[in-house]
Amino acid sequence: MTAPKPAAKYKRLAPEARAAELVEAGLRVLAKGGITAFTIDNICKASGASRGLIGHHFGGKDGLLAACYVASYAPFMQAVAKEAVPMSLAALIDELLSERQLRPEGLNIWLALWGEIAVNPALRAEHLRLYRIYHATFAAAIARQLGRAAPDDRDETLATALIALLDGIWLEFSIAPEEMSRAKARAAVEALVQGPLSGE
Amino acid sequence: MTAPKPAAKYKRLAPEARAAELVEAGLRVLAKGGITAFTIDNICKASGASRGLIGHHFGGKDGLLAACYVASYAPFMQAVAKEAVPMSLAALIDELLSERQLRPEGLNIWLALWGEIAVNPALRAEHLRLYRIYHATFAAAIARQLGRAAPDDRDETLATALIALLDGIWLEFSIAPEEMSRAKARAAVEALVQGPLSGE
DNA sequence: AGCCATGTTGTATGATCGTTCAACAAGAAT
DNA sequence: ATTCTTGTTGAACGATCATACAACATGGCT
Repeated sequence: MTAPKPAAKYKRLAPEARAAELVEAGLRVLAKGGITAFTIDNICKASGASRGLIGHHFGGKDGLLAACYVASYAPFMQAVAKEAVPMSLAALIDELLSERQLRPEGLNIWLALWGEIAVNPALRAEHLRLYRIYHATFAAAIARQLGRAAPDDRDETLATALIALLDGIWLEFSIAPEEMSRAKARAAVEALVQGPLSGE
Repeated sequence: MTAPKPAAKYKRLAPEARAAELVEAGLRVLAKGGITAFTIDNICKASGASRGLIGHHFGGKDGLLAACYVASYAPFMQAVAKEAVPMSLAALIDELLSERQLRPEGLNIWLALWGEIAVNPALRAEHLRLYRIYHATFAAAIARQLGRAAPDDRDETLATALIALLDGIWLEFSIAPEEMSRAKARAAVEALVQGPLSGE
């Protein structure tokens, strides 16, 4: 009568699947509590796993943090680095201000990680690498917009400025959504950009 | 012969003086190690004081953190909020990109604190208050520049954009000084600003 | 010189941190 | 059904955390 099904005590996952779950839990913790909440206990509680797993799959907390950094940048870099079909500048900006990219949770994560980038050399190196790809993509799009084959100094400067502008918008959107909506962000970018990029 | 000077074991300070020393030590710790290094032990070691003092003067670590936030904003707000003599937009931007404001250490502190602002309600409220003053100052300066008596919607939007641009520049200057010099920052701002703010 | 208000010290305490590791069990292989 | 690989568990550990507080010392006061 009574089925003696032993009711498995845990589910055994492939290493990549478990790692992905832990990264996701880590990102959730960062989003909610920032870097100070990024503890083994909190992450394991959020993931439903036991405390030994982070050490087992990532070698320790720092390993998981680095993995979280990469994961948090992934959708962003995926949007930027479409080498096959270079996006127009307008499309690039549209994508970066889209609902998919400009989300408070994601930016909370970035904020927590940026605080570590400034301090952690490994994260710094990775950040520099990604920034250079990002910058090159923007400079190329600006050059294309202005009818040049390759970016010149002025395009490089404009790329730097545009990136800073978008970073600042992300920052404020993250810290105070009351003051920075998606519509405001769009209007702000257009207000500044239409001058130098409309062919003068 | 031998002077029996008892060699005082510590120096007794006025509460404000001791508080100031602790805040300064806290800022030094934040600059070097970020929010995760902001511990009682580190701060007291940096200050040369004993561990009981933070509790005695600030009620706890959080109290000191709030005081550090206010202190880190002080020179900035002092530069922005000169009500008596309203600065021109160019002068405002010059001041904010000056050596006095754009310093890697200061920005490391801000970064660490921003990570907390996103999470800590008390810091959030204080940040909103300061941001509104900041925004109003910029909007007024822009209106003046464009020959208006009071800011209209377009000026407000431009103020939002300019603040975001400057925030982004600060951010990158803090994270990767290799990629963002003061000269680059100046060039970037000018490249974007000369269009919409030169009278069309 | 002695008093006293109070700034300062440093230990004690309990909570929480990251890491380690021996024991365990799930699920594929046989 | 049994074996075996290996993902998983959770207790144990030492380090470090924030806080509390009783004892102490300083510098102004009389």
